[in-house]
Amino acid sequence: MDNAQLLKGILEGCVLAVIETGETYGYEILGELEKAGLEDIGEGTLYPVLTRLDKNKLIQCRRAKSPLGPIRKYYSITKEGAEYLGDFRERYRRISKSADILLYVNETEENENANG
Amino acid sequence: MDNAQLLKGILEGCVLAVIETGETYGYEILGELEKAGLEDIGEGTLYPVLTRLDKNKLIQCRRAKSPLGPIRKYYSITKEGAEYLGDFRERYRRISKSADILLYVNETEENENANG
DNA sequence: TAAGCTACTTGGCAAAGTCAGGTAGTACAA
DNA sequence: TTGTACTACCTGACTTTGCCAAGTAGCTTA
Repeated sequence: MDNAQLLKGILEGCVLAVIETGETYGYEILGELEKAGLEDIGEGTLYPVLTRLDKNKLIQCRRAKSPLGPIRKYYSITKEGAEYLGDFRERYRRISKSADILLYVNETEENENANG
Repeated sequence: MDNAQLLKGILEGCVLAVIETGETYGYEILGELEKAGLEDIGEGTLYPVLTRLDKNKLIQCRRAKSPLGPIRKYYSITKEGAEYLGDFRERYRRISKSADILLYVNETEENENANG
């Protein structure tokens, strides 16, 4: 099954939410997404998201050495980013509420009809 | 704000779920989506979804006259469509669960930190 | 004849995730 | 010094899907 389409738009908000909890870098964000259950996000998916968020000034970047490998790019959320994330949460809440109605309410009705 | 990306993938499942509740046609589906809170779905968005679902054999089509206007295309869900919808519901549940963790759990933590 | 509603169609566009492959720094073993 | 493996980031071409604008067409009413 292909989750690419379902993920669209959602990923951006999730990444922003991770960064909101504290300065972090790409490779670490991948781990956070994985912990939350988004296990198949590749680097080629995440890094363009970070680049885009940075370009849109929703996050800002600072380079620093890693003790383990090449330079890390540490990102933190900007004021604009925090505002955007607030809007995003609301938009997501609305859409997922609608989706819940359409996907699950009718599902329940069917089960009730089948059982009664 | 532009919800186009957030809607991607979700819309398909919602439309399929509406059709699952009983044979219906495009114009009527638009009304159902609206009732559930998806108010800005245009015809140019919905009809291609129906065409695609039909082409993929997840729904099937029957033409019949309308008492009010031109011919309607009535759609009903196929066995494959019902199975697909089951898978879809599960995939959606997983992703929205992950999104809830990332978007709202951290949000709560922040509020607690701010308040305590 | 015109307006307005119902009802479906289509082409071109833009946004965003995916995949494959690449670049580079550090560490450790053969 | 060579090779492997892990960390860490980047990129271009591709695909899917929703959006917009415009069009076709039947029916009703004025």
